[in-house]
Amino acid sequence: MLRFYNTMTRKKEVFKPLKKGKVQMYSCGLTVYDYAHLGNLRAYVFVDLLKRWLEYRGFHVNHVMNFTDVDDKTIKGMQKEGTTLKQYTRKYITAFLTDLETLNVNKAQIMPKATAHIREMVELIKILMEKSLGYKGSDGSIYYDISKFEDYGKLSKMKIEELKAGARVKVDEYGKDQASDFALWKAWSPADGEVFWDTPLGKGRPGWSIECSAMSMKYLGETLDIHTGGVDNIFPHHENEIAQSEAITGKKFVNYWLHNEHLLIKGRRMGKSLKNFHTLKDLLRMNYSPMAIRFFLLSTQYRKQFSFNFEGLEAAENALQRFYSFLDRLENVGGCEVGEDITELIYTIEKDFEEAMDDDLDISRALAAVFNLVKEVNSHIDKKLLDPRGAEQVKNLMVKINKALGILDHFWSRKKEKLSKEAEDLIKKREEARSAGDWKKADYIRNKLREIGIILEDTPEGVKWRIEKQSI
RNA sequence: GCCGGGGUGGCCGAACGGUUCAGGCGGCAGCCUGCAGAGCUGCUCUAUAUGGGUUCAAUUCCCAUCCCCGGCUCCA
Repeated sequence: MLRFYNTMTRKKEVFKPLKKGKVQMYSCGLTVYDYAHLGNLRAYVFVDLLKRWLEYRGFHVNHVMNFTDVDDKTIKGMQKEGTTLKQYTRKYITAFLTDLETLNVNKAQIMPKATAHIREMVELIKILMEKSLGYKGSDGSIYYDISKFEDYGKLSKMKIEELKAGARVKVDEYGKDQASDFALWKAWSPADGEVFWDTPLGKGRPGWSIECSAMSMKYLGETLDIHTGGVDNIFPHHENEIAQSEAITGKKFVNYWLHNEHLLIKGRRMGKSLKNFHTLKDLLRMNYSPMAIRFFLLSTQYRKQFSFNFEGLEAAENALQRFYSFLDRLENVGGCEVGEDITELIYTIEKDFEEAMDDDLDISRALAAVFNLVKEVNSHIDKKLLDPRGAEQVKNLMVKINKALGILDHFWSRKKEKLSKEAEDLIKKREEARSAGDWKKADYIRNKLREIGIILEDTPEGVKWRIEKQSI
């Protein structure tokens, strides 16, 4: 039984989509004013896992993830570089898409940009004004009057009165009636320079949250099955989306709200403002492999804060290596014609894995099941109890599990890796030295190969080689 | 101040109130190996923040205290 923790109800709920077998899912994407850091990427690795798991369970997922390509920060950044908004944001969009590819994150079918949906947003704002939920402030901007939306605060469990009283709510420096009202449409100001749209609402640009209301409605309909985002989006962004969408349609906006927790570094949230972040590129430059980084980001359940550190990354690298050695071993089982029947083991592991994942993507528990499989099967191989048919069964399960995890793809596609002629010759020479009992020479050659990243292992079936820190 | 989440072995991280508290990483030892690597086995002191309570039984429920993180402002 697939269950997710719904931020709205603060409970785990059995997942049931509106239409059988189909999931309409919207993910808040990135504001593209800078390169994504690992904290950002965690959010998208989580979404990827979620989507993969839904697909594993047989759902067809219709997934939309937006780009916020106009806001204060993008405008500021663009001006600083003396370029256009489009050029400025394109750079970061491209970089972000590359990051996703590197981390083996499957892209959403639709990745709309806010700036390409101004018309849709204007339409929605007009409806809100007709319903007198929106009003024009003294500065010409249009605001949402949250006091008119009864349910305001239902997602974040905040009370409007407390918002008003909150010590940190800015004094009303704009033209809105209440400090807690939020902008649907921001009137042009000289600081915006070239960035504005001439619309029936006036010259200006959209507020932040209206884009998600507009784009989700356009591509997915009035009620979504799942909406994801970081916990920092709960208030005010998602609260505002609800207020907009539900006021407009009169229908429930989202059935399941899923929010991922933050990645921490040295006990604090990884973020741009604290300048305590690492980008994917930084880590790749330090020679960490993309799949280890994916595994690292994946290996803690999405609702838990967890800390980035290099030890953890190293551990992920090693854990992954364990999988690789295991798969390697599986493909070379021999010396056992009729082994033990492992059907039951396979079944148990599969069940453990699936039950854990079904339980709000409890990945740690799920991975424990996979590691148990590795251990059990390794033990079988050691005792020569695994026959080729059993190996095939295990491999099939690993392939299936990997559809959800997406960490082993490169292992199977990597096969093209070949040794250089020099390395091959060296291995041959070492074999000759070994059979002659010349250990000194054999070890010398082995060390030499190691220096160029080739690791040799002597096994009963002969010498084997592997590339250290495979770039996978 | 208000509202959330959390404190489990060297590190990371699971756990319907109940057989020895998963699993990973690291370290040590043994088996295997010419050695190494991989793998397996075992160990890593009384591991569940503290103090009470409920219960036959509590990591798990309740209360109090201490500490950490987050949201209340643009932010994945």
